[in-house]
Amino acid sequence: MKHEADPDDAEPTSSPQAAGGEAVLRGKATINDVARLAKVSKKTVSRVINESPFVKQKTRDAIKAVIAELGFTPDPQARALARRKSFLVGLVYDNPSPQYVVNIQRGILDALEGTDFQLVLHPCDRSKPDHVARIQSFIQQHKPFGLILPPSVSEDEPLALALNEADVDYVRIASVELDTPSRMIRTLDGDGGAAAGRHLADLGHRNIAHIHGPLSFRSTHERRAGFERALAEAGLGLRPEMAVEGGYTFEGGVAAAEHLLAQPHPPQAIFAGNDEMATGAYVAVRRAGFRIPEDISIVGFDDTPIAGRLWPALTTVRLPIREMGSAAATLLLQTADGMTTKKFITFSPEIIVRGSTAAPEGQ
Amino acid sequence: MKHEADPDDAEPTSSPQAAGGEAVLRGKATINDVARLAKVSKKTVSRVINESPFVKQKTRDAIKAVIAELGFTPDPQARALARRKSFLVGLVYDNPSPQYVVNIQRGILDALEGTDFQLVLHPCDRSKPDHVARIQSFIQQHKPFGLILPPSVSEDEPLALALNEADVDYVRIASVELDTPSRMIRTLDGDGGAAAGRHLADLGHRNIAHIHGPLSFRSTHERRAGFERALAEAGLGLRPEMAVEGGYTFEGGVAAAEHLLAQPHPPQAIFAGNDEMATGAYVAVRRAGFRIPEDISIVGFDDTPIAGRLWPALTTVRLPIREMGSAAATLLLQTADGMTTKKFITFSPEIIVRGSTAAPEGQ
DNA sequence: ATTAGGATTGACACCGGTGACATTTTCGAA
DNA sequence: TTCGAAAATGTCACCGGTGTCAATCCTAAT
Repeated sequence: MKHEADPDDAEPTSSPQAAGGEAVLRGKATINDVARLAKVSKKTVSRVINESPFVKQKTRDAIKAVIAELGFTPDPQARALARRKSFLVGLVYDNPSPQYVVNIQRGILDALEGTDFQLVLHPCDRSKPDHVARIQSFIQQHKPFGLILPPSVSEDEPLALALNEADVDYVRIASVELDTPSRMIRTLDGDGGAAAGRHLADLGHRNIAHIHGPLSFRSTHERRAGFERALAEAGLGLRPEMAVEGGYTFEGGVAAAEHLLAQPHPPQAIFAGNDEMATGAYVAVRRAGFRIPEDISIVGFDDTPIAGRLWPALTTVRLPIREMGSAAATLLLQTADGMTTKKFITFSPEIIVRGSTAAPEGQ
Repeated sequence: MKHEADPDDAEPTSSPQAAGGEAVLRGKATINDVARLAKVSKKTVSRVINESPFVKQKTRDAIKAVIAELGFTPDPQARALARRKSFLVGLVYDNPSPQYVVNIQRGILDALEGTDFQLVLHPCDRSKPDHVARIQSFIQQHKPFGLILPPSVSEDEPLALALNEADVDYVRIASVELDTPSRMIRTLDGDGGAAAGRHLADLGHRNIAHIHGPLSFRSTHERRAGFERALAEAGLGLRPEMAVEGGYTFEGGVAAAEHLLAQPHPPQAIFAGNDEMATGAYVAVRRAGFRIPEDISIVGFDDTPIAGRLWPALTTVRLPIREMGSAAATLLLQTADGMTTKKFITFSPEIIVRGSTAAPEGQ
């Protein structure tokens, strides 16, 4: 290090009004303050902030000491401006279930904690014709570091295509392989459906029905396919009239279950594609005068809090949504670290047996 | 306007690679492009962007035309850097109910739609000793334009004090007047409690119980006070042993209801301080072999979706949470407009009568 | 026609960092 | 001891706006 006169001109004097002594918490230290105190150029400080490997250990330590002393934190806006990339992670969603949304958020926030990134919400309405354009303009304006797309936004291929054009990273959460390649969190919904089918078959049910979601959701097909697979393995089958759509909604579940119960041979057990519809089935079953689980067993999917609050509590299939959100964010940030990036992380569902399923009584 | 040579050097040539003609959607126009095309200084463009009144109408129109032609949108990061204030609105929350959180978010997003502001999430844990410090450092770093504090964060006076020191605007959502002055969304929880009490009294119940929330929540007291007031007006009273805490949770509701049912004179009706606890009461009442509403009527508070999905559906008191979120954000943004700012907006709850309440049978 | 004072507009530095590239160190090999 | 390439650090312009204050343009009044 070269220094001639070397007066102790080291106080952070950038702010004119900073007359007093330590500017530790007043008015926020800047990279210039750090540079002056450490007697290096701001560029070198910048290198330290960004973990560049091209800084001598000794210099790095000295700078880090000054940073700690000053309580310096780099200004996200300034960095964003210079890098043309903000420190925002966007959650783009179009999901009716608050439970799902909140858990995904929580998971992402878990992973973002302690980083420089912030989570911004960007709900969208896939039914609107301009929804892709809106997301594009959001990206253009705010230059988010990356996006996280849970279902059903994750299944939007036109959007994925647009995103590949744009200058954003993104991670998708979905139950199937998707056409457009991207990093993703993969959930094995099929295995969940299979677990439900196996559970019911093991209990001794033979006449089993299914209330599924909208055909436009990939998860609808995954869950049903796994379910049918398990039934087949148990030597059973799903008769066509025993499979009804419930639209993933409560009302749809009520209607679907009423339809099933009106059949000549009503089912002994019902597997609903989500808890919402299972809850609807509860209402229809009760209205029709049947008992749960003595007369009819019911299984849901998702393990939303309502499942534990019903009476009897609902047997259901759970996905670790919060962990999935966290994994998605982690995957996204790996780019930032320059680490080798895993493309996939897979999560398996698990069946939670509670009070809504039992062996058939008439057996 | 003065111009001498006036060559048509008007193409946005800032980006070197912008060889072609219209740079309308490529690489994003900047304020410099607008200034050049409009033949004014960038400062004047800045004035137009910020709706400064000191711009001649003619100039303003010309600049606006160029802005439209170029599809120019100002860069939030650059603006934030220069103004030392970002375009983020922070939602600081510590609320166990996903339903509540999502609706508040939705409301805020409704109000933010079409503005330059983005919503960032900042959950916190009030039980941690450093939670105020964390929020402070969030503010220091990200310089949010403002914060929105729903309950119970809104009731955190130390936080409010710290916020007044810091350079942030904020709006609180709460059920009571708070010590620290600030703009706020006020909910009349007391009126909701009164509505519940009146409804039950009108049905003819005399032996009425209450399951309330934690004493640390202001809403607990508000709801109870209103409830007792209504009972008093009906010539009834709430006997001390008929008021039990349920902690605002499902499990707490189960336990509290069990406690009530174990009394020598079990209640004919129960008003639970929220739906969560009401749901717990359902379970306890059923386990004890009573019917709803024939033997026991139940009223909740909040009108979460679960209320409509129970069987029978839950009579409850509803607050327009989404609208409240929207109002909070609107209130916050008024500062930006420089408009005269209302300090308060008040929302009243409304009772939703469904299947869980009926006149007592034994009457 | 001239002029004062408000209405408009512009010049320029600066916000707090980063990128590209130049310069200086450092250190083993010759 | 000297030299050259790699390692470390510095220079300087620029990211895209805004604040401050000076300059210019108008308009009505003199």
